[in-house]
Amino acid sequence: MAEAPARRQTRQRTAVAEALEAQGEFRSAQEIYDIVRQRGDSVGLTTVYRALQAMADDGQVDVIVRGDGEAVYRQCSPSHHHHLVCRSCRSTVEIDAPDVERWAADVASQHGFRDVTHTVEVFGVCARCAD
Amino acid sequence: MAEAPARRQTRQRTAVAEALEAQGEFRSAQEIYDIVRQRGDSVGLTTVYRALQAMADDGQVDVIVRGDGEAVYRQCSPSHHHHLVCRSCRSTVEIDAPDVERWAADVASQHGFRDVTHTVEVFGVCARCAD
DNA sequence: TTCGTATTGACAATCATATTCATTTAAGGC
DNA sequence: GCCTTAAATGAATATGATTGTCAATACGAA
Ligand SMILES: [Mn+2]
Ligand SMILES: [Mn+2]
Ligand SMILES: [Zn+2]
Ligand SMILES: [Zn+2]
Repeated sequence: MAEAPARRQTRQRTAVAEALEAQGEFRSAQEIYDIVRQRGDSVGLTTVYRALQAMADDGQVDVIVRGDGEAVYRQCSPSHHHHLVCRSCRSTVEIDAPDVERWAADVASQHGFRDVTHTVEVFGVCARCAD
Repeated sequence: MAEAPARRQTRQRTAVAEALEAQGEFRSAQEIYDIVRQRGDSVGLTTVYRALQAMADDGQVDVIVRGDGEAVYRQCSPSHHHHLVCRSCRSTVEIDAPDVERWAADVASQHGFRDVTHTVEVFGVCARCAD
């Protein structure tokens, strides 16, 4: 049914992965691009976009599409989870919500929906930013 | 603390509201723009964007920012709720999830977050679209 | 090493949305 | 109804993230 994508290990993808790893928080493609260049690696912006998307497809990073439409990426633990994000400083907390997972699957199947996915993000202002 | 926005009733906003009401499903600003014009009303695209954003601010419509970054709007029941959306035909089911509401508020306050909001959307393929 | 193809990247193109700013108009007080 | 004023409008322009193109390059299997 599905073919192995067969990703190749390149200098560029390694650089993007390392930049993501060093950051910890959500960053946009443009930000990752800057970080990579500051580290001395030369990677094209287009390639940064493609690398991030590939990693997202492979589940190596989490993606959030912010309200302004910009996508932000973060290296994440491999298991499915959600995020508590500070609107001010963007710091994030990974959260587990088995109950919510179950609820999403249930409510969808009750309405006859197949192939179910979901997005759950909680936003607020973290204690530090609240002054 | 907060000033009354003092929205004015204009021909254009009425047209946008009616178009939304007639649709029922989520529509983008561009789509609403086309619908309004097909109905014979003349409204600028800029105004459609601003009207939709104002209505969203006022809680009269729900907004979802899709994966591609485009925002879609829908006239909604006034109370807070979430959606089960068909990826194929875009039909939506409004869903209530008091448990999820409570969970979101709890997990946020446990981490010291204030001013909490959340997004919860469930996606799938509806029974009709599944063939 | 060789070869096929995945990957790269400079550049142009898209396209949703924001900004500008001169003009129009709703709404409250008279 | 008339005035006044700030809100609203919209055409044009700008913005800015993301995508498409395509020739050049480099993994990695054999
Ligand atoms: Mn989940
Ligand atoms: Mn709704
Ligand atoms: Zn913060
Ligand atoms: Zn459907």
